Amino acid sequence: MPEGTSSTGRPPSDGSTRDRIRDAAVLRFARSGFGTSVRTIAADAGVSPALVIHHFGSKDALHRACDDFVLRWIVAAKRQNMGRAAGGQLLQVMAEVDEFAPLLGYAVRSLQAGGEVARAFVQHMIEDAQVYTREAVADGIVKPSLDEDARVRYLVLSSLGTLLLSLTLDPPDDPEDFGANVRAFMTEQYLPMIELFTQGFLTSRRMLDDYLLYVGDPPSGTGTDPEPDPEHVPETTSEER
Amino acid sequence: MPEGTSSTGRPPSDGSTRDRIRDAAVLRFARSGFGTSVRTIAADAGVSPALVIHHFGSKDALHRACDDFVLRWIVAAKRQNMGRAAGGQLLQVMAEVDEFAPLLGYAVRSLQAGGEVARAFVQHMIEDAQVYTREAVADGIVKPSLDEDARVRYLVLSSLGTLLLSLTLDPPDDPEDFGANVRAFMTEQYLPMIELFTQGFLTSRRMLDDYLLYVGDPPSGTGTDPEPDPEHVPETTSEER
DNA sequence: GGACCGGCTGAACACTTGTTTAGTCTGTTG
DNA sequence: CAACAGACTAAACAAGTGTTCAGCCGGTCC
Repeated sequence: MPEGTSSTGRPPSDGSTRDRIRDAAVLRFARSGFGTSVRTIAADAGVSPALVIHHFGSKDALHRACDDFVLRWIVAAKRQNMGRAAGGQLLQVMAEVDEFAPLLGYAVRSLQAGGEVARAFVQHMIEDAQVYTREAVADGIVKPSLDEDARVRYLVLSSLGTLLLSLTLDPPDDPEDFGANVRAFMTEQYLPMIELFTQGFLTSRRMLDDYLLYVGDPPSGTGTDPEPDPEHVPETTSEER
Repeated sequence: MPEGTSSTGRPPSDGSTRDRIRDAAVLRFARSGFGTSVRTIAADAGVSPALVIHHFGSKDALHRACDDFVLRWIVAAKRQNMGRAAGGQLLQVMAEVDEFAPLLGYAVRSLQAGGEVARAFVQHMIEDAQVYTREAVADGIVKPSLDEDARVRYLVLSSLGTLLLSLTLDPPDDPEDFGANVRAFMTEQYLPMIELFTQGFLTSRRMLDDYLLYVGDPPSGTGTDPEPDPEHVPETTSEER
């Protein structure tokens, strides 16, 4: 490895004071949210509040600089962990690496606040899930969908949203330890999730077909058996492909 | 109807200034979040900031009073709309009634901020979904689950979380109009959701059974066929019960 | 009538926020 | 060496926050 940094994809920081401030800000924002005062960040960086403004112009500009940095970090991290991530598990994999804690903390805070980083983050997760799903459908592991893009988007929004909500509903003792928190979340929600993914929820195609009829789409989908059949289709059959 | 209020279950307000302040606070909190200043609320209520503190003691106490009020409102509204809500659709039903807008706005803000109201709100939605799911399973509309409680909790967290995240990712033009926002959300996410509910996502029981084995639970569940069978169970069969 | 009391207010207080200003130090450049 | 430039700071500023204080006003009680 040429740089001191390992395989986390973290953009390099020369030792410059400016970078030290930015790093401290990213850490603080991740830890305490974007409401953190300039004075706190300055203290973290061992520097006067005035210098923060001197280097970045304003707090908003500092925020933007942090966003930029984290964004670059995200794309690099994704590239680095392309092969390693066992398909759609991008988040779980990253949660296990301590070096990613600030990145994920910052991402979570952004997801709660909205904004560009949030959108970019879910976009990356969507793209990741897209290639995984495509492969899995081709391999016969995952059923095809009537609208692959919509499904992937829904699945990402759903898993991230569930995690986020469950984090704010009962905040963990140590919000820093992202790995532990994701693990705790999974032990709680994995069974119902995987069960839903395995057997679905409804016994008949009724609601789906009704909706397809309602939106004017002929219910001869790509995903499942072609004929809706009146009244109570026996089961979610699926000879895929 | 004995009171002036219709069937929204909203707790009555005598015309007292104290109640007027509380009402204004609930509205403003719902509209602009809990960061809203005492001065703004006072202005909304047509009153001096000092009077707000005079009546409630502090801003935090005012916040608590609003929480109490909204909480009482929620349980009353649920009671009122018991029969009307077509099963697990509690949120959609309420979103269509304008009078509930402040309640739902306040609930959303609380879900983003955490706290008691948030927990109580999802708890009520869980209980509502529980009775619906029980009936639906009995009627053969919904498949049984290995852990009904966990499933219901997951489903509620998932739908609320998805809605919340999608609201913060691209904030609607008019955050006030809860009905329109929920409708927009549904037209985007209903198809993938109902498809997942109908046919599931995975083609085999593999992952589910592996997990059941991993946690030491014998995979002879209530939900599906009793025998795991080595290698590739053909399909998500389900003669329930 | 006079005293009291609670609703109510304008003004101020104490504090925190982001930002500015004036100025010091350090190193580089002519 | 003088001069300039940029990193850096202490102190102050302006605005916003929640809260307090002294006092006014209108009604009720002795």
